[in-house]
Amino acid sequence: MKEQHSPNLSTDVFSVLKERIIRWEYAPGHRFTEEGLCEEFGISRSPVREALRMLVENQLVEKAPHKGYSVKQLDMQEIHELYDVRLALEIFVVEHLARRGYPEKEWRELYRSWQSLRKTTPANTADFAQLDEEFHEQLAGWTGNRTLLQQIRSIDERLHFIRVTDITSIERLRVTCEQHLRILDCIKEKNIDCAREALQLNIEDGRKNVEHAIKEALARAFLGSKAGA
Amino acid sequence: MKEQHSPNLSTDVFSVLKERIIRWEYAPGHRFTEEGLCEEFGISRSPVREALRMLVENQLVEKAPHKGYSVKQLDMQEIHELYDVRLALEIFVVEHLARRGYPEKEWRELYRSWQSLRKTTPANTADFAQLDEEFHEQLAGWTGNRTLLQQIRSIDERLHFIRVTDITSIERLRVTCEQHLRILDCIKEKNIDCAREALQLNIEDGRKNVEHAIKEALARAFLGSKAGA
DNA sequence: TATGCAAATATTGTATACAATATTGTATAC
DNA sequence: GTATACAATATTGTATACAATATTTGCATA
Repeated sequence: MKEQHSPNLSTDVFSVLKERIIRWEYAPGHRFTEEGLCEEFGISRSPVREALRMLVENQLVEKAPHKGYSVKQLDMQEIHELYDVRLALEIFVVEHLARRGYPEKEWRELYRSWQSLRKTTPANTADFAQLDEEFHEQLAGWTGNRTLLQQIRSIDERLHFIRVTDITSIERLRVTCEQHLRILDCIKEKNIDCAREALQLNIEDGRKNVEHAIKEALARAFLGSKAGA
Repeated sequence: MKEQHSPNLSTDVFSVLKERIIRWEYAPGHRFTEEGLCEEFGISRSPVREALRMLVENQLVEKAPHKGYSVKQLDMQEIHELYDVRLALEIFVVEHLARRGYPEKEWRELYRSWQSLRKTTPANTADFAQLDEEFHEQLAGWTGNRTLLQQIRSIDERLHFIRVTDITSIERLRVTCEQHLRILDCIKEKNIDCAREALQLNIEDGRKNVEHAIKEALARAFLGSKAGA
């Protein structure tokens, strides 16, 4: 079941656990013990500890001293905080791009990326979410600011395990594509204000959508815990 | 020589090494080995490894597989990238604060913080740099967005080991204070555009100053390496 | 002298054992 | 019945040993 074996066990365990958390196989609040994971994976504590450490860094897992690790609880305020930071960073991105403008050739590449998004079948919501993410990251990439891109990636990472639960209607998919196109157009036209507003609209729509998805997820989790108890 | 003993050795080693790097006791490019540090501190590899891991996370140290660790080289582009990110985040901060406005009472607290900055003696440039940092972080804190504050802190952290070398003239100190006051005034008056511009001016001035300091530091380091070789 | 191969060495990852510390459970006293 | 003290247990941090892998060194050969 191991995908391409990585050079070390820590990253393997990390990936597996992260995947499980993102896929909600472990619900928020689910608890780990180092030894438990050792037994499950049949390895020693060293790599397990490091994997857990990485998960804590990625803010997916919390650690309570002498009480173990647990999958971080979803927190509405934190979601909003993340969206605010994302907004701040991406506004900078589109303003930067719109101010500089882009040579036709590079712009086409961005445009092509947008087209692949549009062609996504609405059935595959996970793919759509990923392509959406890629669009925004590509946008950030064009600034040439690797630090900025890294920051946006880490934000996306933390939002990701929510977004897979995002219920993407056909309508929402269409709207998102239009919004992306509008952003590109504004950049092309070097209209900074429009670019910012277009992005803002896109992000805020995403925020609302996620907010809705979260509430449903929490409701499901609540029902799940009821059923379990 | 140990300050308040922390619960674990890893963080002790981390703090000590970080301090040394920040104080330029280890020049950029300086190399570590795990075992070397083990001997120096008289401890085993486990805590040393973890300390180095933390340093790598904080981007102060680089790790080359099977070649050891080294203090990260200063990179002008990276500095600019960090300043751009900082700008993006802090623009959001002041716009947010200016939009919301602040009750007289809370504003006074911010103002008091500014006053303590103004009272700094120019002799103590390190103190000044720290108070400057605190001002900006307090500003971010007022938004109530902990994630945002965290991000700004981590940026400051990475810029910090440059700023201690920052040659702060009396004039620059005075100007900085005025700029801070202007930011506060704009927020108070709920003038969003002015607040943004005031902040922008302040950040860009800082950037220029650091840019200058870096060039000197690099020149010194170059001369140092010449002398050493 | 340059180049390729093999041995030696160093770095890194992992396993395991032990010690320290915090939490939990239990018994006893009030 | 509650509270406190103490023992039992679990978690965590650290030390050490070993294995795997990459790099460097040394040597032989062209």
